[in-house]
Amino acid sequence: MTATKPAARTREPGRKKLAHAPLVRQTLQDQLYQRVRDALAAGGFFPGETVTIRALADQFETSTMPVREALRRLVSEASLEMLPNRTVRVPPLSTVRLVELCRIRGALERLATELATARLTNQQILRLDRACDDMEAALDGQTPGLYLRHHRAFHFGIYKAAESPLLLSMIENTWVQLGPYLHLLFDQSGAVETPEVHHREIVAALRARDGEGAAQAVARDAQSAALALAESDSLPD
Amino acid sequence: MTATKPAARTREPGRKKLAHAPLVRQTLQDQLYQRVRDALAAGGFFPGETVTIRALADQFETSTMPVREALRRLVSEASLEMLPNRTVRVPPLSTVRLVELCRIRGALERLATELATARLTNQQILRLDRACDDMEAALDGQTPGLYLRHHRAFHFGIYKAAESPLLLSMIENTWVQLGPYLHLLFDQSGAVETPEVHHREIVAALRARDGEGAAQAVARDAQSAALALAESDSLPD
DNA sequence: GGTCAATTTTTGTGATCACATATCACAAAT
DNA sequence: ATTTGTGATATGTGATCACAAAAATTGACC
Repeated sequence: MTATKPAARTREPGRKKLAHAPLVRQTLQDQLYQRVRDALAAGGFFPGETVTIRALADQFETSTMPVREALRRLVSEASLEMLPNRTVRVPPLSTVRLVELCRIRGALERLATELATARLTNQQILRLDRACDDMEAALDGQTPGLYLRHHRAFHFGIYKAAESPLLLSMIENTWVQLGPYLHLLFDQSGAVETPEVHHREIVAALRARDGEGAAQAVARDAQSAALALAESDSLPD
Repeated sequence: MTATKPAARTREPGRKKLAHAPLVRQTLQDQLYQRVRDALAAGGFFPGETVTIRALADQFETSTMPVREALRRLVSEASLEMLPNRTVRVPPLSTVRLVELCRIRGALERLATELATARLTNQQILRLDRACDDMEAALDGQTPGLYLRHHRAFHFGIYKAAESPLLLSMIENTWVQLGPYLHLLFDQSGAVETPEVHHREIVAALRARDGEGAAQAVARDAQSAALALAESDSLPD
């Protein structure tokens, strides 16, 4: 028995001496999962591209085992898809899937924004405002990669404040699934459809602690992004 | 033990002539995933119960391989959780998690209901009405298992009509995660808090093709269910 | 030269083994 | 009596092997 808690594992049982490093032991499959997932979210894979277990295993110099489990996770969350032949591929672009994803994204982010409105500190809102500046600067500087990074930081700065880990991971999921559609932005004009108006509206509503307004602004932003992508040529279906 | 398990995998290798090919060849891990997932959704596992790979493998008479991949999928979608020790367990009951899940469920089901309103046929709506009858009958008859089945059929009859497979699977996901909380209903009074009013309201709004009204009624239903669960004693946190 | 069948290669699935770590039980020491 | 160290057992992770199905290639024959 002994206090019913052997607890050999975690943080500060009684000693706060040196604050050792966290000692993160990530399994290979976790690392693979993260890497592939991040690559997907950043548009690092081509839509429709097939992914084989052994190829990835060779590429990362591991056995097939961690790869297949990582791939299976990604398939199970629809970031990748498995054909009836058991072939795994990046889901090809499709308008119906795009609108489906954006609708879900909108619903989830509305909720996250409402929750975040009450919890965001003034300082955090200020940081969001500055992220808007960064985005505009990146737009002027024609650096789409930088823009996407700031854009992601802006949005997730809000969603993280919702303090709902489940909700956050589901939102991340939709972003991963939308990753392949970023190719539509890069391929064409290069000029990102500027949703900066929406972003400033979001910040304004947050500053006014208007949860409903902020949520609606986020939904408008998501919808406009969806439209921008859907109107692209080279989008089948 | 377990020294005698050379092959449990082949699906009738000889006979493929007459009876048509299986069409859907489900892998062992897929079957395991489904079984465990269904059991979770139906409250077949106890909250906080730990799940080990080898135990499940023995139980289903397979090797550990399909089990670990199935468990990993369930962990990755938060239906199960993995502690830093790598131990997998059913997430224990927690009020914060419950309200988190119900919020997400509400957001997703609002969207699904709005989409479904336009697509449901009159016949389907009639079937929903009849499902309400079945639920009330099950309530009168004190058959909670039957009630839960009809309840699930009613709700998913709506969500399926949304014709959004991604959305549907995410909703199913939240139901699986809410499964362990069903024990709160069984443990106590046995009398389910009757949300039949909400269900009838949903049907009425659907019949009037009032998407917004139906969505709000669904949200009210979800919220009342959340409150009923949250007010239960024997809910920590 | 083209078509179809047979063969080879690729690929995913499942089983088994090897190893590191965690958990538990028990003995020894303070 | 509580704590600490040691060993045994349990458990998860990763590698390798075997096998089946699908894909790609080759070859023969028309």
